[in-house]
Amino acid sequence: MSADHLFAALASPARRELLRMLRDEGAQPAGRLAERFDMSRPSVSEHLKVLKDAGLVAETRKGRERHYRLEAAPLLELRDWLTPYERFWRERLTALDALLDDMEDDMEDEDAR
Amino acid sequence: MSADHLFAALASPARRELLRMLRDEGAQPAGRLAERFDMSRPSVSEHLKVLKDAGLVAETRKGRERHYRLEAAPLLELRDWLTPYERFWRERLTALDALLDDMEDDMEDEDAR
DNA sequence: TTGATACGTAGGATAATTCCTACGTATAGT
DNA sequence: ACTATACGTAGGAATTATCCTACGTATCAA
Repeated sequence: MSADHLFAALASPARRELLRMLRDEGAQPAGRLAERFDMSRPSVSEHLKVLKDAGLVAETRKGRERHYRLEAAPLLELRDWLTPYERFWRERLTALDALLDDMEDDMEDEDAR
Repeated sequence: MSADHLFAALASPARRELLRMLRDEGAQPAGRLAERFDMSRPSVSEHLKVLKDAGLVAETRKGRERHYRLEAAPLLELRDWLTPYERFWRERLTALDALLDDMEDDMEDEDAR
């Protein structure tokens, strides 16, 4: 629910790499993720926990293994967060944008340059 | 260029709020941003520095004031990062998943519009 | 039952983040 | 020149993040 957890979870390169693995290679047990990581297995477990708390990952227990799978739904929130910024990079491409920026920045010394 | 700085910059709620202010209210001097923040002015300056290092904000000196403006270009990188995950929530839109989602997730206005 | 396997959790060292209060610097106004 | 304003930076306290090694627990295989 809280966007804070989501952004915080994505702030770590290690956790983004874990997400990428799950995305490209499908659901996997924790150990398999860890063995290709330059990091101890318990640390990977910690990262997976953070991802789980952010709702980005879900686990399914299969015997003594725990399969982790990507849960992309929270990323919709990220996409929604991004939306109101879209007009800024679209406007950037027009000459009109510069004019509008100047008008809202300051109405006074337009000729100073 | 480094996505790490970008994600790290966005991890802080205070910095996201600053971005929102610059987006909704246009470029402003640092002090005006700070005075509506429940945070000391120097701390806001620090946050602005982090945003600047991430390329999300640019400053223009006007006399003794420094106007900060939103620089949305780096957010394109975030959008690109998001792209390969899109198919995952698209797959979830099959009839069965949509039903399950509605039951477990929320009664929100996803479909209400 | 015994031993190995697949994990998570505890505890701790170190580093990074986040906030503050001083203080320094440059500009503006008088 | 002198004071006020708008900032950033220094330095430090408190918190949180990030990694590790040890250890505990559940499952599987014999």
